[in-house]
Amino acid sequence: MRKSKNVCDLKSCFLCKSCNREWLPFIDMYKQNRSFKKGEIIFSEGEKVEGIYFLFTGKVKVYKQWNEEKELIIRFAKEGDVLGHRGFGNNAIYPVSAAALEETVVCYIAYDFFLTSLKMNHELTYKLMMFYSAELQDAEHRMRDLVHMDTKGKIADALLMMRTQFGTDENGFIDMNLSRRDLSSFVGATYETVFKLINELTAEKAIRIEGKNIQIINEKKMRAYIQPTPVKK
Amino acid sequence: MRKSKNVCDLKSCFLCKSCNREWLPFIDMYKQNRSFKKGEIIFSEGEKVEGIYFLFTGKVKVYKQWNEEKELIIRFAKEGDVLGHRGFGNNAIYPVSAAALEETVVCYIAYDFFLTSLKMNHELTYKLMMFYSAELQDAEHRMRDLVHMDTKGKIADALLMMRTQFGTDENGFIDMNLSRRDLSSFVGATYETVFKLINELTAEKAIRIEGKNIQIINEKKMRAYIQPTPVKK
DNA sequence: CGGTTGTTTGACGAAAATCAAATTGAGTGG
DNA sequence: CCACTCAATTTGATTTTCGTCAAACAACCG
Repeated sequence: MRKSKNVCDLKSCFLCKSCNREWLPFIDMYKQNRSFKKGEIIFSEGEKVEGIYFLFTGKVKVYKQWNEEKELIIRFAKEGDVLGHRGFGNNAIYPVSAAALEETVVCYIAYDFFLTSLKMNHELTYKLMMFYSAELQDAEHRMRDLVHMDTKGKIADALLMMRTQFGTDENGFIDMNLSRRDLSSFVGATYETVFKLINELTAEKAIRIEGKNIQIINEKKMRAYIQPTPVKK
Repeated sequence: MRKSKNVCDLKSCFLCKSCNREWLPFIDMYKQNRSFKKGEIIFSEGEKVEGIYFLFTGKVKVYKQWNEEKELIIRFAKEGDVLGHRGFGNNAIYPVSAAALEETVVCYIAYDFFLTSLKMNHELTYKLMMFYSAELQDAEHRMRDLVHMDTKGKIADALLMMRTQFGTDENGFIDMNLSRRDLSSFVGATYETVFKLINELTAEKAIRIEGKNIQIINEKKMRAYIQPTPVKK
C-alpha cells in the first residue's frame, strides 16, 4: 500500500490521479519534501500562502483558532490528501492552520509555480474545481450538523466519519490515535462534556474503548444518534 | 444600477465579469429566464441538478433541511449571485434547497451546457474554482463562528453580515426584509431565543427596530459580541 | 368574520459549560 | 531508577444558556 518513504511519488496523491502525462515530470522537477514532528505546525492561519502540500505520510489536523484555548478542527488529512489549497484566492492568506498529529512527510510545491501550472493544465484546474465543490458540500453539511445535532450526535458523527476516513486496524479499532482534546475540538464541545458522553456511549455498548483506541461496536445505535430528531406532533 | 427587467444581461452576473467575448453571445443563445414568487422553491435538496441559475432580480435563501420544522440557512443570494453551483460533482444532486424571499427572476442555464462550456472556457473554469475557494473559506469561517459564539454573538454576526451584503436604505435600515423565523434559521437558534436576544440588543441600544426593519446603531457594541471570548486567567 | 400564521412573553427543564479537584501518565533531569 | 513537573484524564458539583412548552395577542387573508 505505502510507497517508498523518501520520495514523493505524486501518483499516490489525490490530484495526480487526474494529472495528464505532461504534468507528472513537470512536478518532479519542482517537488520538495518536508517532514514534521508530532505536534509541529505546518502553516498557520493568517500567514501568507507560500505553497501547497501533498501529504505523503502521516496525519494532520486542519483547524481554526477561536481564542487562546479553543479551536475548531475543520478536517483531518491523511496520506494522499492535499493541504493548503484553502488559501487560494485574491489575498493568498491561509484561513486555517495545519498541525501534524504524528510524524508527517509532505511534498511541497511553491504557490506561484502551482498557480502557473493550473493556468496551463486545464484538466487539473477542472478537477480542482470539482474538488472544491465537493469540499464545500462537506463543509456545509457539517455546518448544519454542528448546529442542529446534540453533542452526543456530534460525537457519534465524528467517530463514524473518522472510521470512514481512516478505516480500522486488525482489532476493529478506528485507525487513528486522537487525543480526547482534539476529539472535542473536532466535535465542537468541551473536553469534559465529550468525556462524559463517551462514557455513556460505552455504557450503552455503542462503542468500546481500550486505552486511546475506540471501536464502534453497535453501528445502528451510532447511526440513530445522527438522525434528525423527528418532530413530535 | 439595475438593467432592463426582462432580459438577462449576463454582464451583470458574477461570473460574467470574467467571461471572455466568445462566451457572452454563446450564453445569449441558450439563456432562459424563469421567475418565482415569494416563498416559491427554486430547487430542492436531493433533486437531480438540472441547471445553474444566475440571479437577476430578487433575494433568495439557500438552506439545508434538518427535520420537518428546522433548517439552517447557508447563505443568502441577491441580484448578480449564482445559484445551484453547489450541486456540481460526480453525483449531480443538489445538496441544498433554494427559495425565493421575494419576487425573483433568474437566468437559467442547463447543467450539461454549462459543463461543456466550462470545458471550453478555461478562464471561466479558473474563476469558478477561485469562487469556490472563497465560498469554502466563508463556510468554514462561519462554521467556527456557529460553533463557538454564543447566540447573541451569532445574531450580531448575522446582522453585520446582512448589512454588508445588502447595504442600508436611506433611513439606515438593513436593506432586507427578513422574517424573524428566517433570521433564526440563519443564526441556528430557536425563534423564541432569537426574539428575546434581539430585545436585549435593542435595550442596550446596539440596534434599533421599526416594524420588520433593523438598524445597527452601535457598531462597536455589535462587534464586541462577535469577538472571541478572551480566556480568563 | 373565522382561521391560519407570525409575534410576544413567561415559566420551566434539559443540556452543556464552567469550576474545582483528584488521579494518572508521560517525559525529564538527576 | 527515582523523584519531579507538567499535561492529560477522570469525576462531581454548580451555574448558565438555551430550548421547550404554553398561552395570549396581533395581523393577514380568503
